[in-house]
Amino acid sequence: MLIGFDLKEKIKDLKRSGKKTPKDIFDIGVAYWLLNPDEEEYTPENLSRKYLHKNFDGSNIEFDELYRFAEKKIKEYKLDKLFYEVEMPLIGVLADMEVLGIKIDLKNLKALDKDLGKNIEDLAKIIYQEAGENFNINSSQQLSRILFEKLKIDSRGTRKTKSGKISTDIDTLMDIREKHPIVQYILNYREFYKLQSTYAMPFQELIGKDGRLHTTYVQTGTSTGRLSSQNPNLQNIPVSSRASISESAKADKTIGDDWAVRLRKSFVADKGYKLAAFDYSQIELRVLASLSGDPKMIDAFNNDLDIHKMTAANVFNIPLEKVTPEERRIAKTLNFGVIYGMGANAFAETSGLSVLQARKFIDEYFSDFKRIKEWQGQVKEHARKTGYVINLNGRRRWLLNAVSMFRGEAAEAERAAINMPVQGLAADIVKMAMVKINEDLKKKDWQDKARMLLTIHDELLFEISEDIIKEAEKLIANLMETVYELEVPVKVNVKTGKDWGTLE
DNA sequence: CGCATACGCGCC
DNA sequence: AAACGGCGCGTTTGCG
Repeated sequence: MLIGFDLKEKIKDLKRSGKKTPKDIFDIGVAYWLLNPDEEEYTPENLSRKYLHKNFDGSNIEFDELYRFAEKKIKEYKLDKLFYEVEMPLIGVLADMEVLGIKIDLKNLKALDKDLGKNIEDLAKIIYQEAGENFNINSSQQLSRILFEKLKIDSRGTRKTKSGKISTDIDTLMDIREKHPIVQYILNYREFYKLQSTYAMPFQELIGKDGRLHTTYVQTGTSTGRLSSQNPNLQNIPVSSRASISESAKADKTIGDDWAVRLRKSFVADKGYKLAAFDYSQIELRVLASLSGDPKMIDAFNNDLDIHKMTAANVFNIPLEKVTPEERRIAKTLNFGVIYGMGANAFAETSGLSVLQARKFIDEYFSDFKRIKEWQGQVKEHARKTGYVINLNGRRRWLLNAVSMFRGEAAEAERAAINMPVQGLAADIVKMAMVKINEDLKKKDWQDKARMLLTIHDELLFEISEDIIKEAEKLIANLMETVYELEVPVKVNVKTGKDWGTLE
């Protein structure tokens, strides 16, 4: 048995040097993360100080003590199954994905970088002209001064930041878009600058000698059970952009392409392979329906209805056929908001309704889906009574603030409480699918023909050899749908293509 | 100069 | 004052 910290790194080394990897492993950091997923860092130093009440001396005796304490507690909290059957086997899967990486079309990425750079320069010139002076557009403080002090744009209804300056965030800029031509230029500038500085430029530096981009998954990176991705984060690649292609770029062959799609087109399949994205359909809402046992919600999923449309029909008391796109949009916001414990103010803000209307719709929602409200009430009560919440697999999060004397803190803990069992079970399902898929692909000797590349919370991205793609699609989608049984069907959508920007 | 913080924003 | 759960990251700004 291999026991220690950062076993993913050790296993990656073994894999890279072609050595066999041990079957039984115990990652001490991951174990402590299961015991409490909200620690700052899962290092021997921190854990020793907190759980053994001593300063870490680096001795084997102390490693052993940390291990034995964790092992005991994992049993005590009934986290064995999650730890030994999901998290530990997952380490090898993550190691494979990290070592393999995803192929990048560097030419495309460089061209995008260049086009973005040109647009940024052009926009900056226009913005300086409109402002009547040169300033740092990237500084929200300077921008706030230009917009609201120098140009005196009407700031009624805007929000202030902590430091007292009027906010220049996207919502504020959208609100004042009609009031001065400079605003639209700023919006476009922001979008282009983000794409270039966060994605197009740093990615070029991070591409390996193999022409592929290798992320690092942090298994102890979240409080809910999800994975996080860093250096680079491949879980927040833009999906679509708002800004249209500028005149200067229209001249070339990228016409019609969305800027974000152009970025995604830089992620490509190897020769002889295709990319395949497997996407869980509404996994969190299905989990919520299942956990709460809400009959209307369960019925909707059993009948494969459009869940947001169904919600709209209920909240607005109209037949399904009468639901307008606007009503569906509001219902969709409501569905997601409910998972997050959203209040009337936030709902009003994101949906464009008045706070009064927002309040009314939330009330209507909870009277239509009574079991959801009941379930949330039970979870909150559990958190207050015990100081923690668990999901169906025993995954645990401590929420001692649920009884905080500060209302804000207590409310925050309650929102985290109702979200964790949902987000956390969805995360477990994806992880279990990842482990099972890798096992089955190995059994079929398909590890080189169907390679798992990325996991993006409810989506798995594969690179699959063209000769087996149909078969592999069925196998993988089926495993994902059946790895964990809910009270409603679990559904997976599959899209394939030569690159990440054009999947069908 | 490095570091922490505020701000802003990309994703699910 | 904040008011929506979970992340990582780039830039600016102020501080030591």
